[in-house]
Amino acid sequence: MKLMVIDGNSIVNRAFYGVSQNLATREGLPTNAIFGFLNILLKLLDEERPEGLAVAFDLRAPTFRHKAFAQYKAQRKGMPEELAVQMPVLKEVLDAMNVRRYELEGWEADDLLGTMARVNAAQGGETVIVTGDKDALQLIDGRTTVKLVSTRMGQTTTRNVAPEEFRAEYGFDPIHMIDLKALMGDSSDNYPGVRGVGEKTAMALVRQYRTVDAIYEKLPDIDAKPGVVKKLAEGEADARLSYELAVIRRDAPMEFNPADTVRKPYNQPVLYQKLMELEFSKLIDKLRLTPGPASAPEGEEPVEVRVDIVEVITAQDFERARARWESADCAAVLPLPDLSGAAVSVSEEGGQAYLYDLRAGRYEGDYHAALSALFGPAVKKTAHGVKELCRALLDQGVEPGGFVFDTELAAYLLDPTAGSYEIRKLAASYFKKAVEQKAALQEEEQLSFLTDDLKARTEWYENVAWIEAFHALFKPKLEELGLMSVLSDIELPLCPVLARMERAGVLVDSQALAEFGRQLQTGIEVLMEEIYALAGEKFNILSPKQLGHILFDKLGLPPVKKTKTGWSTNVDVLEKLRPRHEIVGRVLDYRQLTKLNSTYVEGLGKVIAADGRIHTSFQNTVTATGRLSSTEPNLQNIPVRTPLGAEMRKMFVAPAGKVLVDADYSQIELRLLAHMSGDQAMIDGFNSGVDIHTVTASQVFSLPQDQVPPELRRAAKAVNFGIVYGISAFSLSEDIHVSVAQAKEYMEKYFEHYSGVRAYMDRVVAQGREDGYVSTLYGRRRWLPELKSSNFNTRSFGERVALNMPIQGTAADIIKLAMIKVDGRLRAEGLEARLVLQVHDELIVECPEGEADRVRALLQEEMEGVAALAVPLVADANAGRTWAECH
DNA sequence: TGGTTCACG
DNA sequence: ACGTACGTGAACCAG
Repeated sequence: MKLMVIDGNSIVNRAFYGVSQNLATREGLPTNAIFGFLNILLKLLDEERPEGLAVAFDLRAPTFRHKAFAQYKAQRKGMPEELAVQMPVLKEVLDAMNVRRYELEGWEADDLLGTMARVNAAQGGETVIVTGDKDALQLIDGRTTVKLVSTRMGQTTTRNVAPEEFRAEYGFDPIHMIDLKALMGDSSDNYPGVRGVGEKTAMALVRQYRTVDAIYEKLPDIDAKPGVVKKLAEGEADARLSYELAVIRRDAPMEFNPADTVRKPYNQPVLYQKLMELEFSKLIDKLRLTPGPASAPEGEEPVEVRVDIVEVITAQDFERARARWESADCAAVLPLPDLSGAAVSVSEEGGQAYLYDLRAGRYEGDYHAALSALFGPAVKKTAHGVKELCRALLDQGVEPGGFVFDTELAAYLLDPTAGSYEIRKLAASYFKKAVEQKAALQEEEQLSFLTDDLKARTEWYENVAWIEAFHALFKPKLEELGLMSVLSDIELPLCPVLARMERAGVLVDSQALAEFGRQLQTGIEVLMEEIYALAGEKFNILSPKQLGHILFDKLGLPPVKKTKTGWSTNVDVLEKLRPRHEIVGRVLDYRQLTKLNSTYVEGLGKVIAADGRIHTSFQNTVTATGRLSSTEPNLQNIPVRTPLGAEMRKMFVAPAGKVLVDADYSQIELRLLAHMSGDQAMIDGFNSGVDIHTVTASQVFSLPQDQVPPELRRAAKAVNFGIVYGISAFSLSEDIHVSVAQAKEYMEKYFEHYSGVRAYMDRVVAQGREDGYVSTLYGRRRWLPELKSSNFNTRSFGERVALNMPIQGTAADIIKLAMIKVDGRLRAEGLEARLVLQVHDELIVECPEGEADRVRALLQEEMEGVAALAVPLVADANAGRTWAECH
């Protein structure tokens, strides 16, 4: 078989010196050698695609293989400490990749390589030896090639050397590499060769005489300068010793069976965790690793099926197709993005599958009617990205229905941190083997006989088949993990709601927006001049580097905090420096104004559609907790906290005769904490109807509720928030500007009074560690391999996430359920009112003025009624002409 | 492209 | 002794 064996020490050395030396984790573990090694390894695998893979490492032991020459070996420099610490970690990573490692006490890697190549050749296999060391060229033979790796300036180049190439370059057979080395020596391996004989002389000698033995037999009558003859004579002992050292042995006493090296899938969870610890997130993406159970289990390859491709042309074709779609448990559909076509896959027991190709241009009947039938309630189906599809359907005037599954949402629910759920990527990670086979097949066939159209169509058919395969794979997984109800009761019904919200959009007063922009512009110019004057020069105020130079070097202000790249200039830092120089306040104002102008005024201005409205996209497969996210533009971070920023919300308006109704949950996360922890004091606090932060302050600081000073309420509020995020005394102290000791005291008092909260926190972390995941009240999950990390920071992060996700995620579940109910009622009750925005704990509806009161009541009722908790869910609703007026 | 900053809940 | 709050998206700088 085709075997690739790697000289681990040689490659790791090259990686170490070739990759930027300052690559390290935040805790300071250098990682450059590991990083370089893995990149080289992946490149090699891609180039060679071997069946078997092994990596050999040196194992230094008290006894050298050639005791007599120990003195030479002993002089070899030990590894630098920065490299040595990376070796065990690299080996762990290789183990997680299920790559066979070989080490043998007293033997060097190259001897193991030679031995493996010999065994493999004896079995008729071919071996590629990967090393950076030219010594290994001696191992080249008819079944063995050497791949020389060199790294310079971060770029890795490789060169395959087979016997022909070797002979062409050196002019003798590979085995005489030993003789060459014996004469010229090797400084890195620290054997001397013949003093005074270098590469040129040695090459000439070996070309002519082939071996060291032959040279010394003929000495002094050889064809060389007298000086060389003399040096050879004096250096015979060194030459003989060096010869022994240059020989790579092929008889290491290792048990080697090439079959053991056959490549296996990665141990995904372990590899994911290791690479997380190394902070190699890009590599994780590249390898499409996931922390959860998503590793491709063997034996779940798709079965062989017979596929009939049916082009839907005539009315009769359509009727037959429709009958089969409607009788299927779950048809897989993949429409073209503009809905000008739809591929539908339906499989029957016994391996027969039908793949329908319905096209606007080719179907002779009423295409729109066909779409309506396919996407109506009568056909139970799955798609990959139902929300997007609903939006496209609504654009075409088709009412979506009958979606019983969504392979994209399913993949997201199975592992919400995976990041990407593109069909091809999922196929690669869940059906690795099948995809590789497919790729190999395509390479062979080159597909050159296919026209582009056919190629595109083939891919389209393949993708719909994947969707069906994912439905079959994911559905039992969701059921097993209790995620089916999250899909069926929350995510799927939400899809058409989100699609309608995106299509509705929200009206923006573009005139007012432009006017606000002009005001900002004026302010920006004034501030800019003042800042330049105070600094004594012009510079880019938005460049942290240039600003840092002005503040810390030129004006001599004390730097407060470091970032990876230099001194921090963020708000916290500048607030501390504000009293020390006039320029600081101006810079803060400048930042605020330019942020408002470029991100909001200009950013939003660019995305106002022809209807004068902004249509955001709500992403439902992005966040780790189950929240939505909003993009292009993000309408979930419109300013509100500062008076100037809040001006922005005046730009979001209702059209003439209509109003906006805004309803937001009051303290939903803290209420959920009270419910989930079951802490009686906190539950009583909420049930008392008094402001929870005041209640907390009064309980924690033993004061009557009406005598809580504002600063203690603020402190209590910060603690309340901190708890939800997985607090530390340090961060709390930073947040509320008190000493760490003070913060610690606040927390201790807090936990004394809310002892149920502390117990809950301990419980959820312990449970997460045991189960490997945490979940919301509704069963949504997030996998947390971090909880088992040996790295303190990684583990601490896992603990904070374990505390936060169930709360933030349950709140997300609840508002999603509320949206489904609100949308359903608004439509069922024949109101014109429509949901337009969601901002995590807040819903915004646009409706005619006359509906405002009813809508307000409806929103409040549905939002509060979604869940029955130990504390009431409270939602406040207000109407206004603009978003700003609603608050 | 990664880092920094800052807007929101 | 560690290093410091959860979840997002966008603009800008610098290499």
